[in-house]
Amino acid sequence: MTRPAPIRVVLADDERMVRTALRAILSAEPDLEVVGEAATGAEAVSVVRELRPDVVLMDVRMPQTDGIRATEQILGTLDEPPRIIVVTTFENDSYVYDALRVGAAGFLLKRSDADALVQAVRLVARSDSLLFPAAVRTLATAHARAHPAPPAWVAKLTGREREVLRRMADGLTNAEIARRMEVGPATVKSHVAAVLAKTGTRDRTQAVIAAYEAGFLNGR
Amino acid sequence: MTRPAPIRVVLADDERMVRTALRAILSAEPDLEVVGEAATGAEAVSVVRELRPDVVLMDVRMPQTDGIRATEQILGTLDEPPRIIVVTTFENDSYVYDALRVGAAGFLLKRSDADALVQAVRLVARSDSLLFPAAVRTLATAHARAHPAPPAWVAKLTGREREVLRRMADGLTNAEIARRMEVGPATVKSHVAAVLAKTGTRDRTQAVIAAYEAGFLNGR
DNA sequence: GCCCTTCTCCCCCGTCCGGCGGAGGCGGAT
DNA sequence: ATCCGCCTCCGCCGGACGGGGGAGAAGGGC
Repeated sequence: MTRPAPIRVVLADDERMVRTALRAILSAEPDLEVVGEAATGAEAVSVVRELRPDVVLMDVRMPQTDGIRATEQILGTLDEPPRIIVVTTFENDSYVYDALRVGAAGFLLKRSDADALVQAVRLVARSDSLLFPAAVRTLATAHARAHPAPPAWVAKLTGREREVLRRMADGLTNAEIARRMEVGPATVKSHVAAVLAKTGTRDRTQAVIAAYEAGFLNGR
Repeated sequence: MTRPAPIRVVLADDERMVRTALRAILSAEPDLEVVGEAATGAEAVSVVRELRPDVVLMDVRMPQTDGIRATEQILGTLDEPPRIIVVTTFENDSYVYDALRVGAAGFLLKRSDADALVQAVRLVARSDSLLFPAAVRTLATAHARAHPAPPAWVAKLTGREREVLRRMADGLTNAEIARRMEVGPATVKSHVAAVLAKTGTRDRTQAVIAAYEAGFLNGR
């Protein structure tokens, strides 16, 4: 058995405790070597640029530049970028989707046991075909398209206007909306007019399109 | 160092060659044990039921019951189901989404090297928090919702009608559509009427809604 | 108290839309 | 050769829609 070169790892986390813990776990493995640490996203970028590790364990929540943006910069500017594992606390963290989208090789929960961490590092160092193949990345991009930050106009709609827009998106006419909301047709027209103005659309069809594009209907 | 119980693996693939190759790779590892094989999805279900392995390597394309349905049945009927790694040839195989949705612990490309395979088996045997957390599963479910089998009416639309519907979904008026398609406004009206009839909607707004709901616009 | 927002409702008017029926040409299928 | 589906257009009609006004009542914040 020859002794292959160890997998070189950089840790990026703003909490020293976490870095220490990760280092302790990884250093116990002879085939893993922690070659550097960073406490901010920006620092992570420069450290990675300098040390050229094989794997980066990147916390998502960091001061200044967050882990996602750091990941994006690393993957976007280096010729042979390292595999980046994004570390989160909650698995349905919205950052997860961003991580996938920008090309993270995988992600890891902070509550994962030492074994999973070690296995994960070894795995991503050797292959990217298991964790997040292109198909999943596509999925994340689609998710981002489907769930963009709601446009400014959403916040500007009053409760009544939202309700009217929702019913417009159900395909109802003004008269039907009026009946279901138990108000006069003229009232509905007012609300519709307000919706059109605030959404910057000229007719109900465009308003409904805007509602769909903005993910306004998510939840029904 | 104690010797922990080996990870018990079942292989499900309709090609004997593949099973043999996988067995050869996994058997070389002292901590992995291939305890059974199956050549069809249905066989996989019964073998797994009997042998209760820790991990299943499941091919997606198999005669009779495919890997997805087998995965579904295994995960749905056993109390402590094994981790299932779905094996595909192409990473943007549409099966990938189905695999995620039904709860596969991960998936693997057939072209993966032996090392990645071994690491993957070890990893999923110990944890499910890295590969496909609940968030990704949610994503896959959303994908399934967003890409349902297109309703019957889609197939019934003529080319021209599709084009008109697409432009309706861009928020254009009949006159605008006519200009962009370089036909008369009356022609557009005919197409619109045909679209409304075939989609079973009464106005353009409802037609656009139907287009969105049917995922008719995926691709733009 | 005053202002602002929201919700309610009214008027008129011009436009757009969808339903109806009809028609001609063109190409593929039988 | 005949038929059928598709694409192209025409006119007419009624209703829905959206823009332009205005106005009163209720509630909260300053």
